[in-house]
Amino acid sequence: MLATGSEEACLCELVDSLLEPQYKLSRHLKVLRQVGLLAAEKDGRFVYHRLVTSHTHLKRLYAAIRALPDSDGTFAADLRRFRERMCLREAGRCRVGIQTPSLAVPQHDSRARKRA
Amino acid sequence: MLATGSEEACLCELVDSLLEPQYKLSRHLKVLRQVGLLAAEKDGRFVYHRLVTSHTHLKRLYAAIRALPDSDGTFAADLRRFRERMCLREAGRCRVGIQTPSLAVPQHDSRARKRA
DNA sequence: CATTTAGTTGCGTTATTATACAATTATGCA
DNA sequence: TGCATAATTGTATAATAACGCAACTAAATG
Repeated sequence: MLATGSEEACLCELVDSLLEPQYKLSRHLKVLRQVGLLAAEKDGRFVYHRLVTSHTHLKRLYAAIRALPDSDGTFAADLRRFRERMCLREAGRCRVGIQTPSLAVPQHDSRARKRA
Repeated sequence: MLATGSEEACLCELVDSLLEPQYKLSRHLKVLRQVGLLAAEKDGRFVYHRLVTSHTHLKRLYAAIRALPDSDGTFAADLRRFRERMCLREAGRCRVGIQTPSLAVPQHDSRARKRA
């Protein structure tokens, strides 16, 4: 995945980079975790994911994939957004949530609950 | 695919190696041809397929895939059957059709047509 | 302890892909 | 020129996977 470009990333950073809805990426990461390709580490409300590269053959595979052509520039665009997004980090940690509101999961409106 | 192990193979050889039905592999090869990963060459009734490795990055990718572990031995078993099957070749060419009748596409019964 | 927010997940719907049967094409051979 | 056979393909159905809404959990913050 995009994570091929950096060390680790949390969900909100990936949402803003790949421009896919939060719940979709969350599920995507889940299956990658389940098959052992990703490791996750929770830090407060943020969950940092990183590629598992404990096996040599996986390192080789990722390297080969990274070398693949990017004819339509999709990957390059994702990577550019990712680097941009990483600028919002402070002391190497993610400090803000999703910057693309339309991709975030809509939150429960607690006022509506009160009114009801 | 299995072809990672040898130069080229025709459909019937793959059927006997992978133990998948003829029509299934035929379609599988078709999509791989369509996306340019396989090249096909027809020789009589036999169609020989080979991996397209004109690009360095594809060679690398295949090498990385080949290096992947085969924990349940599925790949090894396929490869063993494939080598065995290749022994039936004469002068480097396939001379016999599918040796596993249950996987072949059943042919039209011409006697039945006449009777009708 | 109420509120906000990062992330997860249940579930019904839709879209995609796989599967298998049978017909069809194309080639070799008698 | 008729038959056997390697391979392909139309089509209907079954099985999977993707999608998106909305509810939910959990942690920070005041």
